[in-house]
Amino acid sequence: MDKILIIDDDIQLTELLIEFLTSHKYKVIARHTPEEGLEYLGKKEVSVIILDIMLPGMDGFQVLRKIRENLATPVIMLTARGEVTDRIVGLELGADDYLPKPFEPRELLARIQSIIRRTHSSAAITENVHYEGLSIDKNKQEVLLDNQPISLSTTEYEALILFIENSSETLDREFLVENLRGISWQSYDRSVDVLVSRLRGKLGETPNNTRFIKTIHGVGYKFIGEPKD
Amino acid sequence: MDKILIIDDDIQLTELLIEFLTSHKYKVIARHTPEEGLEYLGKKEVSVIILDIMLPGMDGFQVLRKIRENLATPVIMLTARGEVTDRIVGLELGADDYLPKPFEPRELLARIQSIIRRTHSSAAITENVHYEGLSIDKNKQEVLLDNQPISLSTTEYEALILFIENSSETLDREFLVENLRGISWQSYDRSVDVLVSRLRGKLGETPNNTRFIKTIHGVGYKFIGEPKD
DNA sequence: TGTATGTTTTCAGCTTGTTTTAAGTGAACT
DNA sequence: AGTTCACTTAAAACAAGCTGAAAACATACA
Repeated sequence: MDKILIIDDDIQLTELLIEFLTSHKYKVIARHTPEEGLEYLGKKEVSVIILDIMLPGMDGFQVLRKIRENLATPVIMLTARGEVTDRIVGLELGADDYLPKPFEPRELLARIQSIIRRTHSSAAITENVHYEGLSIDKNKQEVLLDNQPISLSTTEYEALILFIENSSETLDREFLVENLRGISWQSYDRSVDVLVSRLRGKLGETPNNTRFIKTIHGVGYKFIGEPKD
Repeated sequence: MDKILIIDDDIQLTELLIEFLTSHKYKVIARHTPEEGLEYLGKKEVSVIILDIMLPGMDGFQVLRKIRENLATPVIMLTARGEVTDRIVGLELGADDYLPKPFEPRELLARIQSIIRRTHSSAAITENVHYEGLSIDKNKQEVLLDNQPISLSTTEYEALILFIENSSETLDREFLVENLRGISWQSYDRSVDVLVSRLRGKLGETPNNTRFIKTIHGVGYKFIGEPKD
């Protein structure tokens, strides 16, 4: 799970962002002064830094310089909108990305994802995947079942990827929910069952004929496809 | 990894661009005089050249002409704002794109990406294109739908080309916006939807009857025309 | 410079697709 | 055989996508 540090003195905004980003499977830490932010960075590592340009004491530009003295961590800067200086500011920052305020949280999320994708794209599977009877074109997000394309919703697709990335490990429902939805486990939430059921249906299997996803009673599920080379 | 050569005498600007572009996984080389730039090009190959129009000794146009004597490498020219004639002259001389100063780094990045995609993509269209029910005359910028000419705006036309160049790939909204408008979206932006909607309308299709552009829910769009030989 | 024309963006209501909830049925463990 | 856990289906709640209309913007022309 990726960790995001927000340095912004606007407490209301950071609260909002924490809630939003947390619900999208990120761990979020907030600091409200440059000093606290830099101190945190001295001790812990994060995946992305979100840095407001208007800060008490030290402006964002200086903070960025300080960060860059030690770290190559990607920085998304939050700038004021509509200022003449905007374009120049953008130039001078040398940040990895920046976003004019006010912005839609969605948009920030998109950029965070884009940056994270860029920085550790080597980590996840990038190539295509081939199993007996099942292949996935990661680029096109296309799944072929016995060479026929099948259409999965994004969550179904992600679930399948998750299964494959943890191939032949038993994944419990909590793991699945947290990795797919980012939300914490709700006691009577059986939506994972429904999801797996639907996915199974689309993969053309029934509880008897389980080519790919096996149920581990009392625990969760397990991907059991046969790799094809 | 793609290599970018910047020819610009503004050292501060080039520093910042190096930092910015490097953080986006490009290899960046800077030269501060036309002579040095040309010399480098004589020895090494790069993917994109970024060329300032205001240079000591020799102006950007001359440099461009010299480059074009030997190389077809894409060139993005940096011009002063509002110099319409510069743009025209530049494009006539074979610049592939131009960007008025001051610009947002993100904008430059988007154009670099767009150009690299174009040149890398083996599918880059130079000749005319024929699909079942759809053909495009690249020279005339004319689109024939079932042999009837239809009139598209430039953006619509470019969007269609972009779809075709990335045929059967799923393109997300960010990709489309960056490649069509050169800049990243300023706020959460549904204008792509409208564009696609209009384009679809002109191609005579509805979301249900999709001969050409298919919606991938939660992701983007995909061109699914049947090539005709 | 002002006006006309065409294009793109924003907005809002509506439609469609997806996920969750809930409830009944079936399977597995003891 | 009883109890717990899993599966499936239908309906409700939710999210994403579509499109018409108006506003904003750009461009060409008088």
